[in-house]
Amino acid sequence: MKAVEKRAVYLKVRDQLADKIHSGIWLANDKLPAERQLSEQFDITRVTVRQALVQLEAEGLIFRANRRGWFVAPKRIDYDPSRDIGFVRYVEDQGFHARTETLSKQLVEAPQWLSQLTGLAEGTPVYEILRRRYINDRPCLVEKIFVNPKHCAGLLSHSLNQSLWELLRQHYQLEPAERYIEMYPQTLDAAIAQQLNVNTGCASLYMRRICHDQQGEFLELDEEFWLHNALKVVVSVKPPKP
Amino acid sequence: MKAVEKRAVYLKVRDQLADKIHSGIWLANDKLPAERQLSEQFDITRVTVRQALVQLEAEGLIFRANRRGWFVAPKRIDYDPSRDIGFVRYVEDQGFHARTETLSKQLVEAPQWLSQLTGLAEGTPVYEILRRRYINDRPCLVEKIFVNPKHCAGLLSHSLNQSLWELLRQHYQLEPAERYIEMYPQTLDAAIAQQLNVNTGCASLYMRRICHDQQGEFLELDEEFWLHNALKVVVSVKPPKP
DNA sequence: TTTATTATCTGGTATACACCATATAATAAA
DNA sequence: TTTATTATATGGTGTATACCAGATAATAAA
Repeated sequence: MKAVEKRAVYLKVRDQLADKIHSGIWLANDKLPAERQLSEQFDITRVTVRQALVQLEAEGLIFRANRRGWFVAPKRIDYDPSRDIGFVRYVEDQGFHARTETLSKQLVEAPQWLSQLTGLAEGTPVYEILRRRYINDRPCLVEKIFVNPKHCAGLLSHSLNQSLWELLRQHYQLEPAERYIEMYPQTLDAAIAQQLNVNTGCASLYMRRICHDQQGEFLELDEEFWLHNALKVVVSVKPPKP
Repeated sequence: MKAVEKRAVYLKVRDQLADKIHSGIWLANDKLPAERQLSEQFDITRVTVRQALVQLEAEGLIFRANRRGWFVAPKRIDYDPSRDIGFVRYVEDQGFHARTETLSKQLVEAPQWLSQLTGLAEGTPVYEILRRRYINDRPCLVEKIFVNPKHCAGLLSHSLNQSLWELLRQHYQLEPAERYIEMYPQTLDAAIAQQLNVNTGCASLYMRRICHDQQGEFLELDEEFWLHNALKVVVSVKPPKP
């Protein structure tokens, strides 16, 4: 006799909470009841409530704001890492509000790992830019950018709260030739988690892009740390040999 | 006075376990000590041990096998979804053993969502193939494939434990023109989790590819459900207008 | 030796409770 | 009214314990 599929208590609670979201009773960014309230409502311990919430978080249905509560996650945005039309425009085309904040910008010596990846001599000066980007006022990613200053002297004197590639194109006539993209699910370390106002170890999507020009010279490397539930990656590719 | 960065007990345990992995004391696929043993060693409760283990799992450093224990995760494989040279060859080029198993194959009527995505008339017959793929004998993904039978009649009579695109190319002279790829972190539902011998709600990477031919006719749709720690996605793209 | 049964080990789920740290709201002081 | 203080609500972390269910190993039966 096969059981009717026993479903754990925390999964049944998960289902009921998920229903409230899918049916539209709870809308994007709505605050969920407090954990202690939920445990009373469902007549289970707070530990079990937490299991359900963590599960929903892993699914990307809800998110938490440090000690403020749990909230319904907004829809994922579509994100095409092969394009460079500008984050803000791209996001706003999808009906969201977007904002970029520059956390730091400086000239540094290329670290070893960067040299290995790009072929730059170790210690070569490169621009390092740290930015945080918001979707509907929620910080969704932190990015660290390294730019080869060879063909864009004085880059840091511009405002970097705008599209970097628009700047590189308009002021420096730079054009990307090929992009090498790498990405995988990961978790956030303490430093980056703090900048996104989430907990250490929070699920994320790591993305790295390396961009060279037509002559094969290194132009830019971009490391992005996304909240895992903020995006859906979409890419359209044609076979290399048509 | 700023604290020296208080780190929770479960994170300190995480660090020590991570060290054993990074330093090579524990190798890929090694079994970790039982949770009860660890709780004794570190003199903490099993609950806290579990927090550390779940954290390491989220990072992709370890994985669990249903009620058998926790194991050190092998290295992620590089995976380029824009290529179609064949899973087995691709994985073995990276020094792993690969295997494909066909779970089911049948002719079905195109479901509504498929029609919407591909432009096929609803109810059109399509081949549906379900496969499970292993890396070093560990089931790492389940995929569901829909193929337009228009130009590949009798496809299901072939063995499908090999490269599908090699088959389509060699026997039917089909060639993909453009691929539309979509992917995002997700969790596994009960059915797929079972097929991968992991727990419901396990972290995963969802990937969908839609492929048309030169004339814009739908050829194939592929849905892949990956264990999140099994792969690193790598794509090389050139700008659409050279 | 092979097969079936049983015991044990291991993770999975759940209760009940306690205290900490920060974000926010309420209150008191300037 | 504005600012500083205090209280409270809420999530974050941790202890101690219990029982369940499947996987595996040890044992007994064929």
